[in-house]
Amino acid sequence: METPVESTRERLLNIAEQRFGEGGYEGTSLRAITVAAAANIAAVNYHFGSKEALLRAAVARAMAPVNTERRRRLDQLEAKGEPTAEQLIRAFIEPGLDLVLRRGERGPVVARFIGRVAFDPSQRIRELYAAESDPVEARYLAALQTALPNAAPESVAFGYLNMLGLLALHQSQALTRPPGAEPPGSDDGEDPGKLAENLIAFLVAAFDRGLR
Amino acid sequence: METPVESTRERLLNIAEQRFGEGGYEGTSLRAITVAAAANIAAVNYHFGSKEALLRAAVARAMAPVNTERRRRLDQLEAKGEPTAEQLIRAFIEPGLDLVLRRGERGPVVARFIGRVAFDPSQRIRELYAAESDPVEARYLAALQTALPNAAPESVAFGYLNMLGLLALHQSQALTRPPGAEPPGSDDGEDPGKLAENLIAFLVAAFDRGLR
DNA sequence: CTCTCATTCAAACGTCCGTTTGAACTATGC
DNA sequence: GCATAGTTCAAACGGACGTTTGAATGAGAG
Repeated sequence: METPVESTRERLLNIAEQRFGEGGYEGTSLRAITVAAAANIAAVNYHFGSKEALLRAAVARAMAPVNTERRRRLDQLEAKGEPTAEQLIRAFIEPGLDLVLRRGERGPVVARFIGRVAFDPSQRIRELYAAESDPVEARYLAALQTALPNAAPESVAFGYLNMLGLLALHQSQALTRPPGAEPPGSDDGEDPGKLAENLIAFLVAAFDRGLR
Repeated sequence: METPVESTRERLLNIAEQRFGEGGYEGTSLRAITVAAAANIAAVNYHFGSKEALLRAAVARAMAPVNTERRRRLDQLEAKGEPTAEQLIRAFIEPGLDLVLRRGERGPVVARFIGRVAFDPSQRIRELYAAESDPVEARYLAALQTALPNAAPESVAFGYLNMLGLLALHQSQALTRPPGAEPPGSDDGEDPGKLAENLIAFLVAAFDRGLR
């Protein structure tokens, strides 16, 4: 059985993505989600089991293509020899920003959702995200260490965490100042490709010369 | 009338700082705060008026010494001529990390509180923080622009936001991975001064060579 | 048509939420 | 001592929360 339009399950995931991204986990009620998704409130527990399970499913769905693309790029880079730090940073940032900011209207929604969950006030939620993001992390850390032989392992880890954090902040648009920024189009107001390039340049410089 | 120990008002602010920092605004109930503060729940509305007003008062109290110190350093730097980017970054980061991470047991509590509020999921809360932090921002932006004449104003603003975000993430300890980090003492596990130096070096490199 | 099973539904569950009330307490000034 | 103003208190307010229930609905298989 398949409905030609979105199934209830898909609508719940889509709206959950949007609302969790806007208001955070604690700040978003199941009732707000189910009303917006035109679903009965019991549908959440039927399809997912609980509010947290709905969040987990949404995180898994949102992260899957990002993780896949990161793995693909990592495979491709490592097949050609030892990647540079810039190549690695690019392979990490672009799937998070490009993949997710482009693609019509839902791109920014998914990006904000991912960014918010990654740094939710609740450690429980953050760990839930980390579990979904972990698998590729170790590979990046190892490759970065090889690309930066002069940097201590703690420094490479420090840089990696900073990269993770900055990416999440830009994804969640928490760094986009409310309405009235002084220079018109200061931050990421322009096309997403430019934000990715700016962020990559920022991080490459920091990795190459800002680690001891 | 003065109680020799902490007043109810002070206890509420102290516990609010701690709990809001741990669970976020939405994730922390007034009842949890008042129970921990050994105060009646009506005391919040008597002393502050509402939950949000309690948060506002806590933010104001926590930010005051940070803003004062930043202004003092900025005055001091500008009295000696045009400060370098590194001096400006240091004058911004150190009051946020040093001042607040040192000083006994309450330091990390205040730091986490500030960092969490700065990037709370709710835009309303973030604006509340920004209002308390704004006054010094314009001065930093202008001074950074002077110190980096080759960088476009949007780039300076971009770097400033990244600095703001990274500082908040480290303050909130959201970048401190749960228990089992691979290298023992990877991130900021060591003394806070080292974290400040690492972060400053990271940012200086990014500002000096990572902006177009 | 009938049985089956997945899905949806309105309604209620108990709990916790932020806020308000009005009385009780406490100390100070007269 | 008495009034006064500042503070604390137990109790209750209406409402929203996540979750559960059991019946209704729908389509597909025999």
